Amino acid sequence: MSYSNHKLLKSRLPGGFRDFLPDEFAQRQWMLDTAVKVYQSFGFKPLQTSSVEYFETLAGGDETSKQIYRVFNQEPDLSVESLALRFDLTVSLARMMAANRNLFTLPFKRYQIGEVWRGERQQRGRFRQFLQFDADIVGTEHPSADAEILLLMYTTMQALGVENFIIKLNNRKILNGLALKLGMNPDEINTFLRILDKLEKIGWEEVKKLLKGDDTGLTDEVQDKLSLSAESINTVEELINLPPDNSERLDEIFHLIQDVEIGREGVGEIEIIFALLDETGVPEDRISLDLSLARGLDYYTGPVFETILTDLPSLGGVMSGGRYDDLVERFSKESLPATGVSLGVDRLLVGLQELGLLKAEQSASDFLIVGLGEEMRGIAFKVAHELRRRNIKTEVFLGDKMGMKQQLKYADKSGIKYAVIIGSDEWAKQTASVKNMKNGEQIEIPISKLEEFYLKIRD
RNA sequence: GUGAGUGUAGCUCAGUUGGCAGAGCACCAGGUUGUGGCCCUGGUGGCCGUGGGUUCAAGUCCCAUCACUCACCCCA
Repeated sequence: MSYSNHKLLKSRLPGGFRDFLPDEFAQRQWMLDTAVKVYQSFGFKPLQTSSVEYFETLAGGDETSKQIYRVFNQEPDLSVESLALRFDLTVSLARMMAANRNLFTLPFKRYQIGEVWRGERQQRGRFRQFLQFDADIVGTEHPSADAEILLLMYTTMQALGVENFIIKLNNRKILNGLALKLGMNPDEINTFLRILDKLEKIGWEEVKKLLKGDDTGLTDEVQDKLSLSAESINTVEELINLPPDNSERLDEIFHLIQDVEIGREGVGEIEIIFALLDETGVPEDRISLDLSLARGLDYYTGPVFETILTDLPSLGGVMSGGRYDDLVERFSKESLPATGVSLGVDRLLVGLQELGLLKAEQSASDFLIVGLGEEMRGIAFKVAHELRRRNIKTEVFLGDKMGMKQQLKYADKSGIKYAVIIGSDEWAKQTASVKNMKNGEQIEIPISKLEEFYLKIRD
């Protein structure tokens, strides 16, 4: 080794980026496998888009473009157009659909697994690189597509073994209708939505202050303030304090905003969604109409969804999405309505870990062929190769010393179930001493019977 | 970008009013030359995040800086 004099680098990783060691990776993989099965059962088709896009393709609203990671060459001057890493899978999907729309039968349903990047400060359950698992339906305005996405969300959470979750549902059209009714201009609407979204976190009294324009005593300079009339605030309050039952809520909302067309439309869509979900027997309390749900991404136009773990609400949404009917218009003159959802795999993984809902995934091998002594190394290779050809997970020891101690220790620490010990004695008899690493029991059997032995102990 | 907290062995962390750099776990060797875990004995491993200052003396006090973590914003 010629590295003895070099200065040691710290083995550090930038915040928000992570390594996955085998055990955790296996858990994450299990989540993906589980979700893939659900998505496929709905008929969603797999698809992948590029991780790198032109910056202008991704840059939409103010807030998101600040978080976009830029990609540079070694000589930035040479790259004429600026490139960036995608911050979600949805914008790329819209771009791709616009470019290839005649290749797809509409409505088109696709799923996609992919890493995305956002330049944010790391927090619990929040990373700078994380895995999203999306399902989207492109090419239909019908609320049945939104209902299907909600059903997919519910089914996925169930399949992942999550008991305590709520899917919040709202409709941007209802909120827009409300804003119109209250006489807000378009600039104020986004502020209104952001304030409303804080309801669960800071409570109605604080929200009221923000709507009124009072000082809140909240630490930061909270820039979101409106100056609504007392009457308007009363209307908002009525909409916030609705009965628990979804259909009663809808009725009340309808009464309050029936004179605004877009609001009526929004209520109608939610009615259709609930009617369809009702047919499936999804419990009513799982999918809850929540008018305070706004969601930030500026491309949502209709129904929006967010899944919360009720035992861990502070983690934020783990599977969220909504309808974005205008997004494809950024790339094409023809509009292409769409709706979809994104499973935050890494965030949900953190949540399930904290709640202790993940079982240890086993990736350990069945056999370690223990050849005793250097002269038995080749024998071990030979025996292992035969077993692997029969689909038995088999390892040989690859360390320096072929001693009993080293090899049993390796088997133990790696969780290997059986040590198949072959010393010169055994080899002469064409047998192996098979040791159960869990209870220490050991029996001697012919090498030719190893497969039979494996089949017997497999379950 | 804003606020708070934390940086000491590979990991988790102790370290008192400033006075020899510590523990547990992990790793290596031995107790056991054909038997892992448990136990016992010994060992490797550190510029105390970095730079400056105060002091006879700094892991400890002061200043700066960087990094990480949590929270805000926003979001999966």
